[in-house]
Amino acid sequence: MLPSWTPDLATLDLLLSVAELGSVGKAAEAHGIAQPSASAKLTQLERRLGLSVLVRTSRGTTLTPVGEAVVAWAREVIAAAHVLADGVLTLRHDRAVRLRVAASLTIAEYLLPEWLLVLRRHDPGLEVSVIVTNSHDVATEVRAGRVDLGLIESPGLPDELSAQRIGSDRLVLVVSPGYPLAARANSPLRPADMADLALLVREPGSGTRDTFLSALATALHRLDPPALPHASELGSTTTIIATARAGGGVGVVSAHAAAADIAAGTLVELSVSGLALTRDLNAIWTGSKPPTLGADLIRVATGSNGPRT
Amino acid sequence: MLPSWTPDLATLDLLLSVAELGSVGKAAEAHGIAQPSASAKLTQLERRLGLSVLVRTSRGTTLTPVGEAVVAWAREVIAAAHVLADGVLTLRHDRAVRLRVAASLTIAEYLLPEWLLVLRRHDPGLEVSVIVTNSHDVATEVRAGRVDLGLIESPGLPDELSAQRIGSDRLVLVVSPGYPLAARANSPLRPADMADLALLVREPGSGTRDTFLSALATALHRLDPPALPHASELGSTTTIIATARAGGGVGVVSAHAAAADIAAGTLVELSVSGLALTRDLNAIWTGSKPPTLGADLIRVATGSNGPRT
DNA sequence: CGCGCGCCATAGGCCTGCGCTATGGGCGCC
DNA sequence: GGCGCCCATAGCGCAGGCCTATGGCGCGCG
Repeated sequence: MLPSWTPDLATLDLLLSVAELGSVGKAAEAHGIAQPSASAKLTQLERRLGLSVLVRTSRGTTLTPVGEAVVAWAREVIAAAHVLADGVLTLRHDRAVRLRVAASLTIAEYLLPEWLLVLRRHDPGLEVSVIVTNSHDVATEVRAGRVDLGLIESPGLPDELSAQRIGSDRLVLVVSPGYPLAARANSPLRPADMADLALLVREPGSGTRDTFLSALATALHRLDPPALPHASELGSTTTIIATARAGGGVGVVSAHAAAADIAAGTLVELSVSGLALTRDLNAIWTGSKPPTLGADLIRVATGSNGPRT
Repeated sequence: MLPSWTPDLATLDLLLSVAELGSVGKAAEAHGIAQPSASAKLTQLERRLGLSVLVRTSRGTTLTPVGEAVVAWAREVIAAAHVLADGVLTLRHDRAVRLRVAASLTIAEYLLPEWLLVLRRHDPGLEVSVIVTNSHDVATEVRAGRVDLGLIESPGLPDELSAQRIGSDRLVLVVSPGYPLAARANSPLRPADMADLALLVREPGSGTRDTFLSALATALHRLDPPALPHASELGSTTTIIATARAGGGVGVVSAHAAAADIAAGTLVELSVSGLALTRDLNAIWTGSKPPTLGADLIRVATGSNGPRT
């Protein structure tokens, strides 16, 4: 899917260092490789891109105008890679951690990394470990004392645990722009229409699916959710989004998961009336007050950029 | 700078395909590699991350909760890589193009890619070539008929060319959060203070530098810009941002170039009063009306998400 | 109840490609 | 005019990638 001539992450990182340090040799040293290796990687980069990126003088190396544009785009790629690397670090359990958190999926993916970034700005040495499971297991981890703080997105709060609301999450129904329903995006769908849609939902047990089905049952004044004969059950949020983008049905996902595709225009949100698709996000802990670091995290989560609903 | 265990772009792309297709074999086929190769890459990915990402059943492969988070972050990395690859394509000159554009640096880096994305959504087969140079050379290219449309950010409009304003660009002064001046971010700097600052500016000839110096001369009621004894001249915008972030002075760059760092808190913008640091962006062309495709581009640029000023 | 199919992992061999050290050429500076 | 800095080229060794072939496992179907 990515073109075969796409440069390597290491090469892009090297290019950024060249742009910042003004010299191939310095950049090579910064990356712990020999100068000829760096030189070769950069010439290969230019060959593969088919662009002249660098101006090599005898006093150093600077960028061509084209090179500045390439560097600007490469910076975005490397920044995203840093977010990934940073997120992976918090998910590893082989470090000396001072704050242990268990979080449900949506929070861990889209909200928690930014909160931890803010937290670490005030306390750079802070090490945090994160366990990712469903909301029920998060409560179990908190009760067992294996984590200091839990972050859940389910509507019901577990007993015997203190809780504080830290934001909200909204489910959206999304289709590809070419999907028949996309045209009537302005006339809202009714809850009764759901049974006729080719819905794409998570498998049983997922918090996203439970929220959607219970909201549907409430709206239709029933105890049990209605049958959805045309619904498909898919194994992951990514699969749902990919299928919806390919025109395979109506995806039911968190607004955060679809935000990038909606902004890019590759997915369209359907408006729905009469369905309570917004649910609270809560922090939970044992005892009356959360541990100090947990309280800091709650403050960051509630105070700063809350989730867009 | 990036951790050595950071996965490869190709591996991340493969992981996304596994998440979407639900099978290692399918993903391998989609990427044109053999199934064992894909399997090996994925097991190596899990080893390097130190995380269990995939659940391999005899009926396919799905994601663990941790895997979903990793996939969400990987999607951002791959999306940024696609922006880079797409931008590189428009800068190559070896294709049959229907619209030739010359653009100055800031526009080509931060604005034009999004406009072209919108344009291609309506006309998927559209091929565009872009030449990146300074504003003066853009006008030369337009006059010589080597491009259909020029996009410039300099204040003065060239003679004998038609022009239309398509937005604005703002220069900002940025420092690292720990820099002494960052504390007094609320009391604006005066134009007369500039001579005392350790400014980081582009080399002579850059549009950014020219705009800044002429605005400074105007504010001080002089014909020539004042001497800046403590200013350093750096070769590229990336160098300026990196130096400012390291506390090496006051960077003078386009607001777009600093936006990511300001949002992340790694750079702080200084407020300045009495300096006209906002300049218009203009589209220029020969004749009275721009060519059809050029007019479409202008419409996209002015109509949709304009530059944040 | 056993056979078969789909899916994934392992094994082994080949080869590309990457990294290193050593060296040469170009340009500015003292 | 020589020296130092910076980048490119050359040549070599090794690791790691990809491939084909094969094995094991679980589920479904006859």
